[in-house]
Order: sequence, then structure tokens, then C-alpha cells
Amino acid sequence: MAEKYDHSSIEARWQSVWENKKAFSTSGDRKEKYYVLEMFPYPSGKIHMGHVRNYSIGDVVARFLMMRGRNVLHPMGWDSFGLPAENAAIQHNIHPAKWTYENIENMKRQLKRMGFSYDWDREVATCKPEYYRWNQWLFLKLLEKGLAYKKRSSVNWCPGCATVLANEQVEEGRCWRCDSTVEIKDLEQWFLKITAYAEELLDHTYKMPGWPERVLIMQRNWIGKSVGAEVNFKVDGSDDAIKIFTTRPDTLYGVTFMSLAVGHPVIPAITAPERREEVERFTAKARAESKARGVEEIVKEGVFTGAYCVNPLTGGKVPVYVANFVLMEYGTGAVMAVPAHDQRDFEFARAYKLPVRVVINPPGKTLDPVEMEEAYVDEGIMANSGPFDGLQNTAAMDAIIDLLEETGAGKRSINYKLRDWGISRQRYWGCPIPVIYCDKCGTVPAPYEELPVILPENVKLTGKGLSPLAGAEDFVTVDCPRCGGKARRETDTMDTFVDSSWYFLRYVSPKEDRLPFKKDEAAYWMPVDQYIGGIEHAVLHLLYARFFTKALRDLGLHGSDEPFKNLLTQGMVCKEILKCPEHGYLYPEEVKDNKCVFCGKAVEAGAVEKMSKSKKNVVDPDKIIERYGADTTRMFSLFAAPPEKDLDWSEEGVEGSYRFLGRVWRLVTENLDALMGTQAYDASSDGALEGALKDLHQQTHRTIKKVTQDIEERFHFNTAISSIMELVNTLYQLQSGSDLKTDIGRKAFREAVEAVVLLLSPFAPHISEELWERLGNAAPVYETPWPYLREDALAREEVTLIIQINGKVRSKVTVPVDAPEEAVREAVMKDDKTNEWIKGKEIKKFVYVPNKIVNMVVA
RNA sequence: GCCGAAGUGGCGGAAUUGGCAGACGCGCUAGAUUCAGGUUCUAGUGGGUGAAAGCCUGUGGGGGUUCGAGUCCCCCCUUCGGCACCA
Repeated sequence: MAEKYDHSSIEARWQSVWENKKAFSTSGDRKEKYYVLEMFPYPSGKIHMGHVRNYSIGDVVARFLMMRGRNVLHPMGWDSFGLPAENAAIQHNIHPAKWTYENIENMKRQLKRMGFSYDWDREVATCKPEYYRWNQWLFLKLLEKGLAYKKRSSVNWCPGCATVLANEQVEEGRCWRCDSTVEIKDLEQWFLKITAYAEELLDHTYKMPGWPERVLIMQRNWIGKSVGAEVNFKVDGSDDAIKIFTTRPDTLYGVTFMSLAVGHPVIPAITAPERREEVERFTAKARAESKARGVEEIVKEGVFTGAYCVNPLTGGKVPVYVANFVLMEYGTGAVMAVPAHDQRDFEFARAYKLPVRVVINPPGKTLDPVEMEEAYVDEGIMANSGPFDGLQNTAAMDAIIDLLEETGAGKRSINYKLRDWGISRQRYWGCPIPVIYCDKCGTVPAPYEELPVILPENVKLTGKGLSPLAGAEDFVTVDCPRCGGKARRETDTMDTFVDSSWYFLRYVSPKEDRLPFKKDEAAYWMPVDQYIGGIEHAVLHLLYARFFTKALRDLGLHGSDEPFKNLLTQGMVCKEILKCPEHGYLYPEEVKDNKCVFCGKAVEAGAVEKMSKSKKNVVDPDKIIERYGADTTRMFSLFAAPPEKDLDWSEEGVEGSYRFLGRVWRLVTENLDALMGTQAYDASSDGALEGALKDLHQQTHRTIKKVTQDIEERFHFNTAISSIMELVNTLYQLQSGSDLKTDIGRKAFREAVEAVVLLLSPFAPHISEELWERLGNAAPVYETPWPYLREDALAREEVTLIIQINGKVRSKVTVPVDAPEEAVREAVMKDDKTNEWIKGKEIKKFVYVPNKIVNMVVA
């Protein structure tokens, strides 16, 4: 009885070999580099299947390129500041640091158990002073450059997390992390000036062919560039002017009123005394409603201020309204209203019986403002626009801006939706913002030589009120670095997205202690050649990291414009949910015979959704590894779907992968007698192969080619694995035949088996090492070059042509490769089946695509 | 509403450039092995029809281009994702 495939002992053994030999330490050799990086995890306690998938993908790439001779950097670390640690501290009375480090230890054990090829010597954890010291250092540099600043403004406040959130961290009015409805608060906060890079961030999205188009589109939409004009409208009878931004200067003659956002600073000054009370009442009401604003669209409402302003082109007076649909955060918080050509203004005008003035007509038509049922927003011919009448509106745009610039009433302008990044967080477990407030000197940066500003350990955490650090007197009280007087430290910490915005740079020289990273190391390793992670960071981490890369470049710290050359966004890991009409989501063990074990009601099944604890459809990687091994777990997560698509978890599918590895195991171990006394077939010395052996040799090289291309060009690991499976199936057919009795047969067999083991190694490294060793190879797989493709093995002398008649497959014919049309025609005409189909018919057309197909049109 | 992606067997998915649709795996069926179950091995498996060879049909729906369309073009439907009063 042959030895069974024992995944546990094989995996444990090779993991210790890799660790003891430091198999994956990055080499100092300056040969062609490849930097492969997966998004580092938050140490929540355990890895989940999403991590398993993400890191399995990265590991295939890393191991493949190592075997291809590249100098590979493949690091791992921990995004280890953040709220869950603090919440755990409050709930379970354990210090965030202890909780975090214990989680890191456990997750590191899990990652090692998966056999990933990380260079653990480069591990970083953002919560360690050695790391966040450089966060603070970079913050001070940005402060010097004017790219960090403090301002009071209305900000997003999450009551659940008891902290402020950046715009990017609010999704549909809710917190990205805890789903609480976000409130608006007026607070003084630190901001990073990402808007200074708006244009470059946008521009480079058109120069990043290695990124998925949809991520680039999401970033472009988020940056939200609009080209148009700024126009000043003087307030009648006052020195005040209202500045507006418009993308439609061509409609300027159609302005019939003005809309201001609630909270626009000019409102108190211009509101007529008799309207004041009503305006205030409306403002209060609109403010209350905007807080509760949900998915439902609010009704457009407004109130007249009693003031008028003057159209700079016509001199006409139009009424000024406060309107609930105008946003203070975008543009100037004031909008020139052109009801004829803007749907929102149209609705408002109809509701408040304001005039509609048509200034653009559709080609060949004249619009009647009384009859119109919606705004006309398309292109057309200018009307009611003084000197511009008759022009195409697109042409009038430039002409009108020119006129505005001449008269000084306005100018060309570009507006972005992107806001500056608010990074102050009123929480404990984060990087302290290195700033000191002195009554005499004002805001003073902490001196560089005092970095890091250490996060104090003994702080009371309640989850309530503002900034926990404010209660740590020893931390707060400090001498002013400038005047030496009594001063206070900033008590907010940084958004943890700051930590992750440059960690990929730290990996290039993680132990450097004079700078965040070594410039020459960054020059060699950057940019990251392949970055892999979830799509959920499309406009969060991925935008911040791009911004930091550019800002740090401009600080002279490195020379890359963009951090990630190629980006792969992997799909989610999903699984069927089970739902009882009475008891909600159920675990699989709570269902018996499709019925709920609590109430006996029929269980709904079939819907496949993203794995989540709340839906009770998660699978614990530890259990799967325990039962099937890391290799099987990796294989399944790579085989079940291409990486960018969602993956449906199925226990049967996992068993299929396990079965396949068992098949490979037996293929080698049960044929060791035939395999050991021989060398792999070598065409130059072993003579020609024939028949099934020739086919095997060819299939071996076809498989090498396919697997290489699928990994290198497309990351389609599922098809790579399936082609290895096909080769294994062929070898099973052969092993029971007579071919293994000949010397040359054994050589061809060995060539194929070696290829299987090596091609499999990036996917299932442990079993590959074990089998490789058992095949008598001295060097481990990780030091063995990738199989060499012999193009000559792929050459064929004959090909089978498909014969189609009127587009339908009717027969086949075998002809020499690259046969001339005449010869093919002759061969086709000799084919019996073809003759039956064309008997008595005229051949109207004969299409021949060499080595592929013949199509005859007959009638 | 706007932007984007995707619709292929019972299921996950192949088909890289327009050229045999359904590779590979799961599931299912049958046979062999086994005391038996499991394991393993072999064969079959889109639908219709037929004893079989075969024939017809088939990639969300409708039209088109082409000798030839899952693939290219036009219209429509469905699902998923992102943004959503952005002036």
C-alpha cells in the first residue's frame, strides 16, 4: 500500500525548512526587480477567506517571478492602529496594545501556516513608535510645505465611532465602518491638502494602463473636475457681491433668480429686515432636514431673502433665494438659476412661480417657456442673448467668458468635487499629531529631534466624549519648544489611512532610522509592480496613497509619480446564506433537512452573498487548513474563479481540489520506480519520440506555455490550473499502458511529471517541494528555475481542419501544416462525408483559413 | 437619474486575435475495485429526436455586418456595483 498524502506533516515540514533557510529573504543583488504587494491587513484577530484569497494570489505571483529569476520583494505587515482595538479595550478591559499585538501574533501564525513567501524580516506594524515616528515626521514636512493646515469647518461626525470622518469615509450618509448615520459638527480639524494635487491625480488616471478602468473611473468621478466660469453678481443697493460657479456660462442671459445654500455667509447681510424671521425659520428647518437626509430625495424648497442682484451682462435684477438643494461645500455655495436649461432650477421656478427665460433653442425649434415640462439641457442655438443670438451655444460659451473677463465680472474657472482630507480623529489608538499649542506662540510643531511623540499607555477609555488623550495630563502638559512656557499638546490622533498611505515605501528599508525610507532603495524598488487588494479601497486608500506618493516626491524623498504600476482588485469571497422566516440567518448546523432546527419552518437557501459574521455564512480558514491543508485551500481559492471576480465558496469544490492534489501525489509516489532510474527527456540527445509519447511531450510544453502565459499576462490562475489538470489526466491514461516499459517512454514521462510539479509549485508549494525532493532533486523548488519552454516541441507536421458547409461543421480533414489552398481543396474533395453534403450542388465560394478551417458555400 | 460591469449546461467557470461553444472542476449516472460504506479507477453527462450513425437546436431578447458571431455594430430586457441635487 502506497503512502497516503499527509498534508499536515508535509506542510509543517516545508514551512520550517523555508523559515530556517530564510528562503524568501529579499536579496541585495541588484538584478531585475519585482515588487509584489498585497494590502496589509488590520489585525482584527483572525484572517478571513478574503485575506486567504488576496494573499494566495500575491504568493503565486511572487513565487512565479522568483523562479523566473527576478529579485522579488514580497513583504507583509500590519495596519495596526484603529478603532476595533479601542472598542475591545472598552468592552473587555484589555489594553489596545496588548489586544493588537496578540492578534498580530495569531494572524502571523495563520499566514505562516498558509505557506506564503513573505520576507518577514521586513515586517512593519503601524502602531509601533519606529513606524509612526515617520508618520509624524512626514506630517511636519507637509506642515512646512503648507500641505497640512488646521481650520474650523463643518465636518462629518460618526456618533457610533465617536470621531470625525473624511468625506471619503462617508457612504450614502453613513459611516463606512459602523454604518451609523453621520452627523454634521462644527470643529477645528487638521487637513491635508490633497486638493493641491487634484489636477495631477486626475491627469495620471489617463496614464495608468495597469489599473482596472473602473477604479480609474471611480477616482475621476470622485475628483469631479468641472470646467466653467466664476461670475460675480452685485447685490442691488449694497457693496456685497455674490460669486457663483457655473459650467454653463452660455446660459447667463437666462438667469431669472439666484439660489444660495443654507449657511451662505452673505445671507445675514443682504436679507431684508421684514424677511429675516422667515429666512431664519427656513434655515432652521432645512438644517434639521438635511441631518435626516436619507436615500429619499428631498423636495426642493426655498425662501426669498428680499434682496436682488444684478446680472453683469444684462444689468437686469433677479431675486435672491435661499434654497435647500444648494450645497455649501461645492463651488461657492451660490448658484445662478437658469430654469429653462437646468432641471433643478426649473422645478424650483415652477414651485415658486418664477419666470422661465429660454436662451437656447433646439435646432429648428423655438421653445415656449410656458409650455415647457422640463428644462432643455442639450446643445442648440442661442436666443434672447443680445450679441450672441444665433450662435451655437458651445461656441457662445467661450465668447461669453471672454466678455466677462473683459468687463471684470468673471473669469474662467475650474472646480473640483474633491475636498481636503480631514485627518483629525478624536480617538486614542492612533498616531499622535505632533503639534503643540502655546498661548504666546500659537500653534508650534513638535521639534523633529523629539520624535516620536509617544502615545501614552495609561489613558482612560470610555468611548464617550472627545479625544481620550485630553485626559492624560502627563501627555498634554508640555513646555513650548519656542518660548519654554507652559503649553499643551494636540490630543487628536491621525486617521489610520495616513499610516497606510506610505507603508509600501517603508518596506524598501524598514529598519532605516534617519529617514522614513532610504532614497536609493526606493529608487530601486519603486513603484510597486503589482498591488493586490479589494475594490472597496477604490477611492479611499488608493487615492490617499497616490496623493502621498506625489507629496513625498515633491519633498524630495523619492522619485516616483505613482505608487502602484499594476493593480489587481480581487473579487469578494461569497457563500450561500440560509435564512429562516422566523429566526433570520442560520449557521449550516442549524439547518436539518432544509428546515430550521428551532421552529421547523422551511429554510430559504440559494442566495449567494459576501461572507460576513452577521449573515452567518463565514468559513474559518483555520478549520479548512486543518482538514484539507494550506495547499488545497490555496488551490481552491485560485481555481474556483478568476481573481477579479467574486468567488463562491463550496465545500464540494474544496474537496475537488483536495482530490486533485491526491491524484498528483499518487501519480508521483506510485510511479517512483519508473521515474527514479531515468532523466527527463532531452530532444537533443534522446532521439525522436513517436505516437502517444510525442503527443505527451508536446502537451507538456503546451502546458508550460499556457501556465506561464496565464500567470504572467492575465493572472488567470483558474485556467492555468485546469491545464495542469489536463496534463495530469493524460499521465493517468499513460501510466497503465506499455509506454513506461521503454527507456524513452520513462524519459518522456519524467519530463511531464517534473513539469507538473514545478508548474504547480506557485499554487501548491508544499506538496510540490515534497514531490520534487522525492523525485531525487537536491535543490528545493524555490531555487529551481521555471520549466523551460521548447518551442520546437510545439511544432506539428499535420493539422486537423474543420470542414464547414454553409457555416455548419460537417467533417474534418487532416493536412500538412501550412498546406496551400490547392492541396487542401484536393483533400477536401476526396472526403466522403463532404461529398455527400455537396453532391449535386454548386460550390459558390471556398474559404480557407490555413491550419484552422475550410468553409464552402454551396447551393 | 448618471457612470460602469456582467448575463454561456443542474452549479463554478473555459473559449487570449471573429473560426469545432461548454475546456477544467463540482454534481449526477453507470461500470470496476471493496465484505460493505467511503476512497480510488474507467466511461458518460447542454436540450430535442433517434435503436444507432446521425440530424435539428442552442451563449438574456430582437435586428444587423460576415463565408462564418458567445466574440463586432444598433435597439431592448435583467442583475450587480459606484456616484447621486456637484450648479
